[in-house]
Amino acid sequence: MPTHYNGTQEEILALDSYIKLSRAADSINSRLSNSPSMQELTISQFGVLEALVHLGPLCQNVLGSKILKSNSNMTTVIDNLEKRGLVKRERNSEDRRMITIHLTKEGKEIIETVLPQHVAAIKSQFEVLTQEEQIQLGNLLRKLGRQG
Amino acid sequence: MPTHYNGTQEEILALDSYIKLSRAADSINSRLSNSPSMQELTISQFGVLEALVHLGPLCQNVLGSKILKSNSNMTTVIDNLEKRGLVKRERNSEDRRMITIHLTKEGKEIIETVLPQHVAAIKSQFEVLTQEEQIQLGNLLRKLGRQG
DNA sequence: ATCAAACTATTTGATATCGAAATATTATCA
DNA sequence: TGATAATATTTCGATATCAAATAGTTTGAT
Repeated sequence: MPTHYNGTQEEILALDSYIKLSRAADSINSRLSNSPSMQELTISQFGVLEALVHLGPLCQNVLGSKILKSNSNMTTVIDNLEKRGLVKRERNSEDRRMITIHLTKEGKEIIETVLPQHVAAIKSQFEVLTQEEQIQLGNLLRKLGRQG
Repeated sequence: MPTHYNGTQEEILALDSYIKLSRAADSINSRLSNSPSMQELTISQFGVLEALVHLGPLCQNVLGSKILKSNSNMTTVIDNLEKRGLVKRERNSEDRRMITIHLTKEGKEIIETVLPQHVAAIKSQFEVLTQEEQIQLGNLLRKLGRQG
């Protein structure tokens, strides 16, 4: 994150935007994951539970793509959720390469408690912006994310 | 990252903004760190070299704050840079709690090669936005990062 | 029908990062 | 001076990533 670069005006503007983007994302994520409402869930664990409660039982590689995390990490994420009794693995009997992940009753309860709090936390983070501004921001960010 | 939440309009807008923010930051960072110009440097290693070349020799905890990473990680980051011969540690003789990190000749050469390429990569990422839009984006992000 | 090669899903291994606790050194002040 | 506080760095344990290895399934030539 170059903070002392002598360059053209275009370069400096882009650098500045990049630094602000990184800082904003980092600080929002850190505020969210340190929030007590997260119940000791990591962002990945949260994402898995959230996907399961809305989409039903899923196999690992689908879960991986839903939460935008690497598939090789799903093994650990699910290991840890399983240790806490929040999900259950079941080897698919038709295609034995797949393992289907199911929410347990405890997992369902946790995510149904945590999710609304998490959403409220996000909403409160974004309340420094008006709705207009949030829409504006979303449009700018979409361009950057697409392929920029 | 809740993608299927039924909530109020305000909640959905905030969620949507949050998802776009995360995606934009992730995809830009991943494009930058996979770029061949990075010469096998991690983002942290790059940040350390960049701070050293612009600010001169620094001790670990200052470096940590400059690159916005946890201080406990600096030990490893500097270990690895030292293994590659890009920096050198020197225990401060006046206050022996401190270790001052110096760029070596090789380190200086590498960062002076990589930095302009990195800046160019960032500039090109942001070229999907006009300068006006980048300024607008910067202003919105600053509000979010500040304390949101 | 069969079985090797290609394909897909998951796990393992190496490394990076983080937070909290441990260690090393120095500063303070009773 | 010596006990205690303060600061700098390292270590430890956990989680995340990527690439390579492993396990299981499908395909297609024979």
